[in-house]
Amino acid sequence: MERLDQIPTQMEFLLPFPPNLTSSPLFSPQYSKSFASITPSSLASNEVDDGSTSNLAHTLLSITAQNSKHGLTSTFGGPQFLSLHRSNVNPWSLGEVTDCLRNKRTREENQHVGFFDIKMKMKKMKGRRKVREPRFSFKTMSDVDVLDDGYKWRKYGQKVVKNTHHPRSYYRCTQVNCRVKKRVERFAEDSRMVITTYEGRHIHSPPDLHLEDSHAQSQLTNFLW
DNA sequence: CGTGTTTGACCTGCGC
DNA sequence: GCGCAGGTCAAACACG
Repeated sequence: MERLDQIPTQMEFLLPFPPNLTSSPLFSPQYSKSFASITPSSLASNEVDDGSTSNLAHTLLSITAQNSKHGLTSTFGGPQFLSLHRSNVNPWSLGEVTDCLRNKRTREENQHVGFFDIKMKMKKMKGRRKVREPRFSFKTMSDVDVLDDGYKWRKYGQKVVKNTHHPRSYYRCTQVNCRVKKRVERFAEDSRMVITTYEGRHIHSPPDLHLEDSHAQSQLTNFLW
């Protein structure tokens, strides 16, 4: 069994991001294949899961749907790729690793153990760090900075970070009482790629999905849980 | 006029 | 304690 502390702090994998979907990505073979490894049992096997993975898949779905709807394709030809990675900025504390190992369920349910790296949960560590919302980030190869994920965002800041040529933008979900934030920045090593980091969990459905595809929304829920 | 963006100032955590 | 860097605030501004 793969041990948590043996998993690299940052793992990255690419998912095919079919640009020319004709049907809802939720039901496309490519999509099913892409998310085949993220199963309800794999999520359930991870005690520290707090739903952020659901938000992740939800968001990726929305982005794929929006891109497909608007005929958006990669400007570089070939398939558009999307990568996910666990942040190594806030590594797991020893306590979290221990707790996670202790709480893991059966071996069979842990077949996809590597994929829980998608989500991060920040806790107060030894009373020094303040509580942070769960985060996940991913890279997309896109010529547009802000991907349409179905949610409505309001920009509240922009900052030039060290050793990068592109500024980082800060957004907050405009929904009342929803405290989800996202950061958008260009990948320093390849400015064709956009790094989007989400923090927190939406307490509502995306306006677009809610209005246009509530059926897909319920299917998504069934798919994930 | 309402909504969203820009941007400089300020706050906070962290390393030394 | 100090300085740096990232994150947030909020007034000014732009736009439909």
